[in-house]
Amino acid sequence: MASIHDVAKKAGVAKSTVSKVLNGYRMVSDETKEKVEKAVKELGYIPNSYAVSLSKKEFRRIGLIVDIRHNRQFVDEIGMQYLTGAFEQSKVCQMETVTYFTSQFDEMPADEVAAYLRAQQINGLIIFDLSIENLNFYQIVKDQLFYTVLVDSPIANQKTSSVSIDHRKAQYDVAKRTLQENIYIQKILYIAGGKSGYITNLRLKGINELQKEMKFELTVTYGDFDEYTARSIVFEYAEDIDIIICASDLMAIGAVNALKEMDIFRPVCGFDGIALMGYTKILMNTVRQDFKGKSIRAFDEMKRLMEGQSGRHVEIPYEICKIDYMDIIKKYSQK
Amino acid sequence: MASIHDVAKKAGVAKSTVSKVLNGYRMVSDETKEKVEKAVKELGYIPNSYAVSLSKKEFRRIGLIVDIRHNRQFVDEIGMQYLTGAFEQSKVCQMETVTYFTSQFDEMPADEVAAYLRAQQINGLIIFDLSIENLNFYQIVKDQLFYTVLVDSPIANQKTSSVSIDHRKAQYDVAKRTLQENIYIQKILYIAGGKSGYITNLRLKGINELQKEMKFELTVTYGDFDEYTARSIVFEYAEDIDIIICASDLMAIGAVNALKEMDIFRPVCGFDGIALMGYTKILMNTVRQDFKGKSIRAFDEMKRLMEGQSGRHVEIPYEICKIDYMDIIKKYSQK
DNA sequence: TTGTACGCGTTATCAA
DNA sequence: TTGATAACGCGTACAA
Repeated sequence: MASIHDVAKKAGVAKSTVSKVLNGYRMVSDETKEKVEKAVKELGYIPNSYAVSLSKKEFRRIGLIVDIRHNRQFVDEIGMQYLTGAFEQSKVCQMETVTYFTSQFDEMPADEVAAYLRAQQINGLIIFDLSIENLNFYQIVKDQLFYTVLVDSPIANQKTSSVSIDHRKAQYDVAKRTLQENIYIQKILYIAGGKSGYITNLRLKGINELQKEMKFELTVTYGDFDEYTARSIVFEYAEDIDIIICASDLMAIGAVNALKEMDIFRPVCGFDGIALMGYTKILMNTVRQDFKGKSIRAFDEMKRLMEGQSGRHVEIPYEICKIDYMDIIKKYSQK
Repeated sequence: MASIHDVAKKAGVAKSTVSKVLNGYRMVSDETKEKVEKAVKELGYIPNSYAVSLSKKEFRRIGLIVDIRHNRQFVDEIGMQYLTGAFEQSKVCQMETVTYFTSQFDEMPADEVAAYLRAQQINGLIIFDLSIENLNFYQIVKDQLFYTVLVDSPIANQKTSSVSIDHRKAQYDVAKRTLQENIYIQKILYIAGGKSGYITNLRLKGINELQKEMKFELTVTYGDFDEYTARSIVFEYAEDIDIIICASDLMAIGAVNALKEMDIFRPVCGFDGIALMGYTKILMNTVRQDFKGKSIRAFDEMKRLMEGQSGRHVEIPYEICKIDYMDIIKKYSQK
């Protein structure tokens, strides 16, 4: 590998001059600038990123924290969208990215986790779907030990931003739309996510709001974002209710499959807009989220925080729609 | 962050002594050793990995090369298995991991790609599903510019290992099993993957072998690993054939959905063993691959290469099975 | 406008 | 057995 020393020798200047040219200082004559640039090109010189960081004492390394427990159950699509968005955007933002799974830190107290990450030169964290059970990361966010962007957790402080759709309103919207498509609805079964999760509570608020407005009879259960659990709930409750609102597509899929087996029909709606929904061949309302877009946006926020600006809540748009099998496979086929 | 300097001061010794203790030199008295270890603990000192690498001129950084074009079409499950396996094992092997998508390098010649990766301190590459079109990476492998482990591409040399199942035999096995379950089979439709892909050709060999042995009439088409394309092929050919062998589960799913719409039945089998197959509610034979296991194994091979051993072909086992919806959702529900 | 010299945190060499 | 000192590759005051 060519070093800055080699470039300097080849161009017949001092190392520092090369450095100045590369970092865009303007007090450099056009002549030396050309010489240096020529040498750089001929040697195929690229600065050693470790040496740069060490010298500047500045690290732009982002830890991607992914909670695999929430990403289990076949929602690999969501995880993959998050990751591809993150990897691509990290290049754009000139940041390095290291991926961690929360399970790795399960038994560690917050300060130990922080020390571990610091040793890896991490100075920024992007946390996807922070669960309330992850006390250590919650503490890290609270203590502002790193610049942090939370995806889908409504926390913000000086060094922390959040990126999310309006879960409350989205749940309200998709449920309302589904109710309006089906008249004579009196009894509603709501299958929420995990007990006492940030998102779960927000979505629950949306449903409660709608209930106040439209005065239906509401039964709330917790499906833990799990297809099998949702399925069991449907077997238990479906006979006595008119419609099923699910807090995730996966649970909606479990629900419609249970209904099929019971050989009864109930309108169902979901949340997330994943492709798997198309494979049920049943058109259900859902909330389409741009997961990749959230990830990209998270990096923009990180950049902002690192520039010294204060954290904030960032809301991104969503869309109520139905997922159709043919649309899905055509879309993937095109590119 | 505490540095080695701080530790030395606290322990009342020289920096170099601290370094020796930390790196397990034995010419250190137990007394100083204890002093140093105490200081390390009290300060929560962890070495700066950048400085270590810079000083040692030794980098253990692995580039994960993922071809997103092959990972399109809803096989996020496979990509996620690859990545989770890689991230977890990289921790175990004490290696750092950076993920790249081939699309990023599409227009770059091999030497430029190599220079880019070198500048990022990358000295090992794990490439998933290297496509024949990726000429630059193919060149890199051939020129042995990095230690490389190829997952599912049958290339090996001094600095290159491959990790893969026996695609030829697996295709032979799954097709044979399916034929045996259905008597009176004369005409077979084989939907292969992408034209002139490594894997495609190997699997094709398996089918040709079986054809020689069992003397059926064989029609070979190319579905490009695409669900929609496979669907179209089935519409065109299905009436005139007895059975459909697909080189991927995704194409098999496209095939059975097309058959449903045509309202005819033909036995179908797939390849990969992805969960999505369960959602068709049709039991088909397929080849279950342990994608995560392949990824983990790839890291072990990388370690071997870095220790100076020569590259080789590593074969990992597979299993012929059927994917059942209830098994899938129960499995994800348990943990 | 250019070059010298030092510091970043660590390892390695060699003299003490 | 220990400690001073020179690298590693780069950025940056400060002097020329």
